[in-house]
Amino acid sequence: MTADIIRSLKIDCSCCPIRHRAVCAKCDTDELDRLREIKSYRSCQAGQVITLRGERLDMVASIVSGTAMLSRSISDGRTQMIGLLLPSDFIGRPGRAEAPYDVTAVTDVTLCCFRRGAFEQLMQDMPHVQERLLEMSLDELDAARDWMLLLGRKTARERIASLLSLILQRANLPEDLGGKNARIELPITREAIANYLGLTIETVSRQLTALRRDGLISIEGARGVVISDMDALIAETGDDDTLTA
Amino acid sequence: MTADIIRSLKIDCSCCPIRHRAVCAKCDTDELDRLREIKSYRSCQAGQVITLRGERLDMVASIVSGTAMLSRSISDGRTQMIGLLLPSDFIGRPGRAEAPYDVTAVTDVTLCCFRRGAFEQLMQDMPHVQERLLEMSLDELDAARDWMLLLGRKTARERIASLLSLILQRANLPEDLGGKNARIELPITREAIANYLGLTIETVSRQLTALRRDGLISIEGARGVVISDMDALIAETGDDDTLTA
DNA sequence: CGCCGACTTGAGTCCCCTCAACAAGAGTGG
DNA sequence: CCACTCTTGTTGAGGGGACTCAAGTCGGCG
Repeated sequence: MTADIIRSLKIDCSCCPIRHRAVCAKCDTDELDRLREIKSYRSCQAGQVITLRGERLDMVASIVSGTAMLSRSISDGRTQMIGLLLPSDFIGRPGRAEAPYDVTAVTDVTLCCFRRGAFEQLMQDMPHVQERLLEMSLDELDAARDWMLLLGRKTARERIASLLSLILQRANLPEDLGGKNARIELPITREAIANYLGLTIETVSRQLTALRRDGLISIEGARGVVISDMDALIAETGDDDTLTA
Repeated sequence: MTADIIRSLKIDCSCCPIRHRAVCAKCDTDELDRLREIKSYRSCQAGQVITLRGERLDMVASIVSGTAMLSRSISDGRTQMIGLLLPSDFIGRPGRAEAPYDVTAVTDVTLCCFRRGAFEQLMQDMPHVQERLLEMSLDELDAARDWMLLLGRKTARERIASLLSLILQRANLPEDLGGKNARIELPITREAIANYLGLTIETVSRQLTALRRDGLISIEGARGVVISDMDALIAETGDDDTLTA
């Protein structure tokens, strides 16, 4: 995100790309003005650590552009990704001074930051912010719980298939949802995929080639994946297809 | 929970056992009056299904007494428990007509139910309810994400150790937290434990006997567990002990 | 006593992990 | 341009941890 764009956002929230999905989605113009007074922008490079678990954190923030990942890890190096943060997603927790997870920028990231104290005060006065934050939290809770099923019970092949169809669902326009040959770009490295799915990079790699051998997908370079048989892929996710529609 | 107690709760929320922890925790007496108008009580027997994923759900509810479990499953029978609901925990989601998960009573359960439409209206008018629901949702989100680390990365032995120390933390008074020979009662069957930890009942059983052979715990009957070496057990959880304190 | 459900224990198998070598780019510097 | 390195990803061989299938134990209850 260029410095020019950020400069104009500082003055006016109305052209913000996440205006209608972020924590401020329900705010009217008066409320936006109050938010504007306490906001500031921050850029992070790909790979940079945004917060560390246990560290003091006096900000909360929305992701304006880029992708970040939430993770937890054990001292021996095992790491589990706990969530993927896309534009409009929220970082930090009102009412808590310590960061509960590690947050790392996957791509270059632009943040819209609020001082935590001021934001908490604002939430009291502006129910629209609290409402939206509740909605967003409940959505994340659902997503986390869906992921628990994957981590606890699915096979490696099912996990890969689930990830691919998840990315397709998010990234692709509804027009060709049923169409063949939808192409997606994996937003993250193999290592990040492995950490997301609770697998190793080798297993991820092997399962991707297995799906390719079986004719469900084809692979273009390291990151590109073409879904050649969408229905078969969904069948491989292991999900009860009566509800995923 | 006896019918007598429920009868008195219908009239007066102030003696409700979850008055200070449930979604109504922050309400003043006026607000409680409004809640009282739309509430009703419901009892479920142990083992009974409270909601089914995908089913229409026109209520939301707080657990007044008993234990219930949240789970998701795949058509071939694999099941993953997604959360344990204890008194004061909340069931259902404002703004959504379909139950997102299966909820099953583990013990006999008493629910304090609200019609969903009326509850949603109330939330608009009473920020205290919304505030509390947000806090509770964020706590559950943290718990779900902690569990993702366990499901994605921990060994069977670590999972069992984690569960035991979790139960001990919740159930036990802080007085003898460091003390030896704390006794806990497993609140659920081996099958439920397995579903919670993403394991099979056989593996759960084997790991429990392994911990017994190694002198960390001893087992009394099917449900009783005595922690003989608390520090060693915590060391086995795999958690980074610098933060769990 | 005999049955039933919950739990334990054993034997064998398989899936995924570990360790290791190899391939394909992308920079870097001469 | 090439040699070199570093990173990222693929592939193979082997081992181990958890699962599957099956039998056995224990306690409760009619």
